[in-house]
Amino acid sequence: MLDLDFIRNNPDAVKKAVRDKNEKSDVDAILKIDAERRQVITELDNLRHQRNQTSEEIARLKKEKKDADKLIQSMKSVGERIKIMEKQLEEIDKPLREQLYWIPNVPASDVPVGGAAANVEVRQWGQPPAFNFTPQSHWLLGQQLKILDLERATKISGGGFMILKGAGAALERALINFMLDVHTGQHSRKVGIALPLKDSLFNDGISQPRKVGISLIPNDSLFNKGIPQHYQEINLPYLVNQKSMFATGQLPKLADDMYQTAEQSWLIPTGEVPLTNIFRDEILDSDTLPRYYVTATPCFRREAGSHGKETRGINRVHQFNKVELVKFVHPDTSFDELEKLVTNAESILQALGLHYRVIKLSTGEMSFASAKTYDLEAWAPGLGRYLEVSSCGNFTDFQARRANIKFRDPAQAGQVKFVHTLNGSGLALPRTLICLLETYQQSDGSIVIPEILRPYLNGQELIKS
RNA sequence: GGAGAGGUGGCAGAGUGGUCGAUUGCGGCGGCUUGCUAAGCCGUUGAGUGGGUUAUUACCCGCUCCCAGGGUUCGAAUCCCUGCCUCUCCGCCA
Repeated sequence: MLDLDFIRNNPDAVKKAVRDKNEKSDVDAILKIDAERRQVITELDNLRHQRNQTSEEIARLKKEKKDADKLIQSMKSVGERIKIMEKQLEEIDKPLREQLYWIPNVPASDVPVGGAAANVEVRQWGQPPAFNFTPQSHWLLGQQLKILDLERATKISGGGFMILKGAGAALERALINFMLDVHTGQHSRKVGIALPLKDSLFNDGISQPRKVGISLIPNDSLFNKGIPQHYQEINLPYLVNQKSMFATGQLPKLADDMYQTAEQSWLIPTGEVPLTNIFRDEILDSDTLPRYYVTATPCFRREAGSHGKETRGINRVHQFNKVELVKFVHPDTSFDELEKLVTNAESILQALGLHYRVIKLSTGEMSFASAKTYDLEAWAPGLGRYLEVSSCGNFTDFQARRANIKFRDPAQAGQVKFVHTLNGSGLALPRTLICLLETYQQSDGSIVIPEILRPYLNGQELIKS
């Protein structure tokens, strides 16, 4: 949600944002309602003022045992008028709020305007691995290795669900633990600095990119003094109420993409929702900013209407696990914090030796609530394309305003202001798994486990049938 | 699931129809004191919103907010109804 005052003062910027994000809000209509609303408020406030003063007068007369009947009689009509005007105000307020909720966040000035074609590749890391055989898709590999079962998942739950078993289940769990350890700073303590992959494990004489050296996280040069080095791990509810979904911007827009229970609770589509809502309706101490959190949660998405190539395998499923990073920061620092957030997510891909590119999303491609978004797209050799494994965004004060998350700024006489919120995947599991299986596959269908994951798998080096 | 109690400012905790946005204590902030000294004293201290003065900082006036939503009343933190939440006891159960 945007500040109404900001819309009043910058109507053109807001209109441009609506256009660039392909939304349909009518800014002029909102401004018109707003003007009307303020008029009603002034009138109403005057009436209330009258009532308050007269009430005082009545109280005084009664105390002095004097007759107040005349005043009381005269106030009856005022009370009624107030009630009528309050109704009127409500009737204006409701459509105003509803229209306000549909205005998207304003993109940052350096975000390219346009649709998918306007996306900008910011950088690449590594190279697509070369194979001397035709790389298989993850669903074939998974089936052969008996670590992935889509048929039975369909039997149990329906299309768009997956079963991981044996080494597949263990691999996903290892990845989650690995990611959490990296983001919480536990990783290097546990396993030390990882070494490059051993050539001997590759029985088919493959190429460079899969043998990259591993740059370990976090990149300390990115962290200034006084700023947390790592994210705090946290576990949260997967079922949330209406208010929470509204606060992070999923509602009202994405109602059809989510699951709702009979009790009107919602299943979270991302850990961002409960995580960002932790501090809803709170005022934080400025010296506790920035705050970094990481959580691993399942995500539930209806994915209504998406079929075909996209949904083959485990690329797009109704339930999946994701490690999510969220930050609460001082407004002045949020865009710097975004850059750091992206590198934190990248560090996972680098450690796993997966080729990827960083995309700065255009206005038309980024989400409703975001001011600036980077996507990380990792290479899936079997599918022959990049998959979005992470989306990192700065939501500025858009979510904070909806969620009412503030901080007291001692630099400005203790003024209360909205924090900025950021979030990013670090990373989404199924797609990371896809890229891992397809990248590290060998001609016999076995999978080499990246060295950095081996401590999480009792030293296992290979998955084979 | 059954019975009871309760939800007030950063926290604790008064207030049961008329200057109550709310006593008081703690905490925070500012100042004074400097031999009551890991102390004392004084002052100050909520948020939101409409309007005004001042190009900012700031200040002034009004209104709203004592869990949420309705109701009674000239007037509600205070009375009534509904919902949500918390606590205690009982039952049930990973």
